[in-house]
Amino acid sequence: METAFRLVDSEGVEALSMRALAREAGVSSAAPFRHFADKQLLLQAVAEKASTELQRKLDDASDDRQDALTQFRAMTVAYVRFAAEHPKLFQLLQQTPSVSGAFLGELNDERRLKLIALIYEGQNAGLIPDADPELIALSSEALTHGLARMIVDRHPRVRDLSSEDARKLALAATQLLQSGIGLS
Amino acid sequence: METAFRLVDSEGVEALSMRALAREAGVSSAAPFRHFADKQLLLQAVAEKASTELQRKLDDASDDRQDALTQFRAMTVAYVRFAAEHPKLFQLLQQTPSVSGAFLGELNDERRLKLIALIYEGQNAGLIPDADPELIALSSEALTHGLARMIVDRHPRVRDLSSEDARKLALAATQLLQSGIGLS
DNA sequence: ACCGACATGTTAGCGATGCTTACTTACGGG
DNA sequence: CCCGTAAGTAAGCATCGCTAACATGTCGGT
Repeated sequence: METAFRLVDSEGVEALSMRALAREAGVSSAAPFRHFADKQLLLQAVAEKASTELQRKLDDASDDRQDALTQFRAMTVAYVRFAAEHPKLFQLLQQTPSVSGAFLGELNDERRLKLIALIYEGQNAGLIPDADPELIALSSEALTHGLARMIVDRHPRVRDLSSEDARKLALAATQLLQSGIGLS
Repeated sequence: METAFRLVDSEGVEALSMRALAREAGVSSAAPFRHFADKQLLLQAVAEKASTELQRKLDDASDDRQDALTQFRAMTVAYVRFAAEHPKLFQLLQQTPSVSGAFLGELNDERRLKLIALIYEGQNAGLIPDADPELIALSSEALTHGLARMIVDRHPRVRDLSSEDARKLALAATQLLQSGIGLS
């Protein structure tokens, strides 16, 4: 299992075969099936581990002593950084429906609700235009997710970003969304 | 080849085997290798076809009689709609490095340059804050790409979108980016 | 009309893969 | 002590990507 996690992280999902995994772990080809009925279940387990790791980083970023906006920015940065540092795991995480569903659905609800609450607050204070708060939340998620995907998809302009560059970029982009690019 | 395109579009990349493809086309298992030396080359060809199709839709969206901003919005919408209508092809397109590199690199340069020119224009007119135009362009690409990926990754809040819903969402999100969500 | 080049297809087979079955262990609690 | 369970093994199945050797049809040139 740990072998699988390591292999996926370094080589990528498609490079992982049950037999190669068994060889790497020094056991016979059939041994892994004692622990996972299926290759899909193995990958799901790996994805779940990656998911909890990402979740932990997001929790670390969300420091309750900071104001909500700062927290949100920190979470955005953490999300993009994780993608930059563990692209293979991030990719697996997204393409594992059960995990990505649970992760983006349940777990992220918390984050989204916090964000929406913040948006309401901002609107009442007149700081935010009266657009649909759901839409605003979705858009900032899309921006964050898009940045992360552009990095793991090795989009020409953002490939091979250092973790520090990823931090800066995520920060700049979220600030930009908040201020708006201002086209009429 | 057309069989391959059809199968990938409907079933997805991982569901395609050379042998199944040959069966579907009514020929022997080895026949496809007369046309493509490699499975990867086959997928690359399919990805290229998908890429030109997307490119064509983007060109259609970019009507020179409209102003640049309208064109940019239309292209964003077309991009997201393509992802919503052909998620499997979109996915293949992204994960085929040569194609995605060429597509996002060379071909998209045109689009990006147009956008950057527009941003300069807006900044000179005082409509756009004096942020780095490259950053602004990158952010809007990220927003668009993120929206598209959230749809093909079946993110809970945007899954199974009709093409019309995708249009509305893309439009709303880009307008939002332009006006800014306005958080201090 | 013939012949050779070429595109296209065929059959058979290699090694690797995911996965199953039937069989050994090894160990820990009753 | 012994027996059930967890873990591993060996062997084999179907399928996969891919290769090699051979067949066939359709050309254009002579």
